[in-house]
Amino acid sequence: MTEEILDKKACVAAMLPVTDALEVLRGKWKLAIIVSLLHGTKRFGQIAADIPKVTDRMLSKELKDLEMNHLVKRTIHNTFPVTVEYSLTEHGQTLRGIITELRIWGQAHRDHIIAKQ
Amino acid sequence: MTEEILDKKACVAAMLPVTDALEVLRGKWKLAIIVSLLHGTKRFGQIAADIPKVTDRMLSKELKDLEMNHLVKRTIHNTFPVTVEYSLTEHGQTLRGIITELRIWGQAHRDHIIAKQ
DNA sequence: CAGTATCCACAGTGATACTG
DNA sequence: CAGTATCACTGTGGATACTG
Repeated sequence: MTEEILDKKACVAAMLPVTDALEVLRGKWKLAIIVSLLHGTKRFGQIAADIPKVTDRMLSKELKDLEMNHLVKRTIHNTFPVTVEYSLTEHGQTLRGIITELRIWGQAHRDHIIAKQ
Repeated sequence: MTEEILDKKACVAAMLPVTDALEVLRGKWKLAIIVSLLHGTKRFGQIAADIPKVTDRMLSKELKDLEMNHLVKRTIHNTFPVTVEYSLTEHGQTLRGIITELRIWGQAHRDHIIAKQ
């Protein structure tokens, strides 16, 4: 087997889980929702209040996606009117490290780009 | 100032650099290109060979984006026909940690999701 | 070899109005 | 309160053909 093929295989194999991770976090509001929920359990309206400009439709959709990926837990309370609580699952909490890394790198990148101008 | 407002401000401030980071990595092929270049300096065609199904148009576009963000360096050689080399800048190399984190988390996520089924 | 030009399809998002 | 329904728009990405 030639070296290029090995390289290609290694490249593809290395990408798969990275792509998986990005797929899950994809969507304009997903990270914002997770960051909001890192501060604790919240209701639909409270998350909306945390995130400027998100619409009900998008918040609802993104929360559903996150729930499907077992990152967010949805709890319905039989009050009237109905209240719904959202919280991060244990698995969702494991994103904290990545978010911290992204924040540090993003800040460094911003500094870097500004310095070049 | 009420606690909710503080929470909201903290949430927004915490999100900004995270969003910046994701913005830079956004695009279907950007991570794949970076992973490819983590293996060393490559020519246009070599990157294309590393990444199955990417088209010339998209590869060209994504490389331009990465170059604008100072993550990739483009070097033209006056051979005939012309050859072009791409490599990660020092700044681009700093993504290695994030990519590793994403890979680890992505693998864990895949295991987690499979376990739930 | 390393791209560019053109056209097109569709996923993602926004705006607005409505509901149990 | 916590959503859903509908419509409209826009950008991203694919296919194909062409070029210095």
